[in-house]
Amino acid sequence: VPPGPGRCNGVEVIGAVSATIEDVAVRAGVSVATVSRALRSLPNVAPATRERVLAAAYELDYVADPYASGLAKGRTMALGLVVPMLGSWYYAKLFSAVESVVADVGYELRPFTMTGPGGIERFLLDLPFRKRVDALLVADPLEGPEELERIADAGVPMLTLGARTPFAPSLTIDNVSAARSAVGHLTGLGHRRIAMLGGTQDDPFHFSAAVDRHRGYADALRAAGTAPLPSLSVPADLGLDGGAEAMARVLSLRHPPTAVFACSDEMAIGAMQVARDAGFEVPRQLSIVGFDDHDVAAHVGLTTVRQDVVGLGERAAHRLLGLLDAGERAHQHEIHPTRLVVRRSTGPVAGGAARTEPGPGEPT
Amino acid sequence: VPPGPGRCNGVEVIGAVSATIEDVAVRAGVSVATVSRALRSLPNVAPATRERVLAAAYELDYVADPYASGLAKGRTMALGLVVPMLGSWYYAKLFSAVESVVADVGYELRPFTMTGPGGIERFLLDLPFRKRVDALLVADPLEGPEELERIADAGVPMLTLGARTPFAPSLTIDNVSAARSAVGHLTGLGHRRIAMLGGTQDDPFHFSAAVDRHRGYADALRAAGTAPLPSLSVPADLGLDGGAEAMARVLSLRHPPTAVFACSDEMAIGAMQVARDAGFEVPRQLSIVGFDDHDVAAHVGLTTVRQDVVGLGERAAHRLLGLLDAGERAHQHEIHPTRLVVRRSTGPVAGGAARTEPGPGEPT
DNA sequence: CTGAAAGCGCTTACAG
DNA sequence: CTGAAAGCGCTTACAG
Repeated sequence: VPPGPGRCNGVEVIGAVSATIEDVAVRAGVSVATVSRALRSLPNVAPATRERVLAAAYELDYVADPYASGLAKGRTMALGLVVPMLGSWYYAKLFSAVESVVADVGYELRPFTMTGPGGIERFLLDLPFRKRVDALLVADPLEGPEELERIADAGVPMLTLGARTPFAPSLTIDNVSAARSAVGHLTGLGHRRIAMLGGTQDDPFHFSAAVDRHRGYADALRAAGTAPLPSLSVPADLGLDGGAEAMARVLSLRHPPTAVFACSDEMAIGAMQVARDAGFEVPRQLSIVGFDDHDVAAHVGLTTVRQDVVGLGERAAHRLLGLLDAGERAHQHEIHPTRLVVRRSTGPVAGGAARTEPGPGEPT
Repeated sequence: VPPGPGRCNGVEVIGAVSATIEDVAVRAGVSVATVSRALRSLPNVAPATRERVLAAAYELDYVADPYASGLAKGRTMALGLVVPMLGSWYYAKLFSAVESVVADVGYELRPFTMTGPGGIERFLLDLPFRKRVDALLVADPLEGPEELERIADAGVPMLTLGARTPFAPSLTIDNVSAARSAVGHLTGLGHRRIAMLGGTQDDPFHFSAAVDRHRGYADALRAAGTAPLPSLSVPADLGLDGGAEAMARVLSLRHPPTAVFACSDEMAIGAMQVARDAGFEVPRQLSIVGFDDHDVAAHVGLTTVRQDVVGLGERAAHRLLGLLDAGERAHQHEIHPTRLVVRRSTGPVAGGAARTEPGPGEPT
């Protein structure tokens, strides 16, 4: 057969079907069972044999078919991460933190977002993770007890991150006290008209962290002798544009706030832009507090609540892997600390007298 | 056997192993072959039979094991999206656009990022997509010809997005002319000291779009009678923090620029924050142009180059699916249009006389 | 330490 | 229109 017009780089003809375990076995002069053991570093393989197998596998550029091995093992060797979206800093960072841990032990991480076709309803209807992952990390998105129960009932081991539920073990931060400390910082600076940007009631994701943060927000206001006003609680999504929209809304009020507490740093950044474009000086006329401690927060001097996303993600990954081997008899609920980081985006209310001002790094 | 302490909601006992095609076949009183056909809407199934199979599958909550079916079909039913990171607006948006198209025809989309353990080197070494996807969409990240060639040589059908290469079909925008038009807008406003924020030389990702945009940037400067200065070209990553850092750097120069062209809107936002914190008024003292037309760009009045991410992603998805069935004999290279959107972040250079100012929506 | 063989849960010619 | 059977590429008792 004359060579076709395709490229041939001397190593392998393009289009050649890739090697199977059988090919490796033949080349190494052993059985496929031995190849399987050698390549996975299982015991009971003679060193010399292992060498030959590794060499053959290398020469053939062999990589095991994950579908075949998954089917045989009865494990997918994949974990799922359920998030509202991937585009926000928080979830993207979470994804890589979790992935870096699970990849080390041979697992891949598959994202399931609610931004796709059909959104959350479709997700709950299809439960698209079934038979695709060995365990599931559910981050924030679904809070109605029914939703989480439906997911849990699918029978896949799971851990929730950001929301505590009776249906699964969880890993959370104390959103109530984190928000209380952020807003307390503002009331301490004399602010009373404080808006909260970030979904509460109408949030399609029932983002429970937002509910808790709203409680902390309300607590802090009441502790300062003020009642929270519904008009100052603006639901919005957690990205830059969510913050921009929400800020535009509160600025259009007859009495705009003197300070805002945003549910994410990205929201805070978007909000800050809009506020400045509308002629507000930060922090002289408007104080802004964010949430997360995004990489950019330090650069722009944003006061914020720091949560250790990477630490949370890594911890979640380890616990998830733990669920695989051992399971849990009682659901464990872990709470991780946060702390307020005070920077330049907050200051005393204009014309008002500051009362107490917590220093930077105040633990919450 | 007495019931264990586990929950039992009347539908299915927790921990029960999930149904297989065999279970469905038994319950419907047909063979597994018939179940397979009925469930996939293949021809040659009697309507009544199909009904019974669907009912049985529904009652058993059956879902086919993708590993088993993938193995049998010789297709993974998955596509891969290779991106530098998922956290940026652009790539996240791209992911959902592509996903929404491929999900409709039963494909899942798997992300491969360079942010994980080992980064780009590991990716090129392992080629982790092998035997995991049927085709690959490579967005921007790898530009050295060797890198892309190595990926292409893995034998997986692929399409590149954002960079044209000899090794695969591609889908790009005209970055040179897009940048030329953005920077031309600035020179038209009288600016001559114009910085470019966004990787060129040292970029670990060899982000070729940045190289092209730099060419357009240099072209526009030269057309205005000015030479591009190395000190005003600052490599940086495309996120908020990349923009913030790069801006901090150019502002620390002895002669800061009067305008900046940022390689992404997120960079532009981060940069704008830093500039304002440093006391620069936008656009009176500093004009800023972004790239992408991020959702938030309109909110903050950012002048930018609009590229239709969703349209690009959907088009790429369709072409990728096309590669699966038909293949391509010659690599096709498509170029999609962009256009400059002028908003409030750009204005005449301070003390300088504007010469020509293109209107909003000027096609590039 | 090694191999033959069964089995994972599907799909797909092939025969009827 | 339907079913029996081979086969996809692995892993894992089991026997030696």
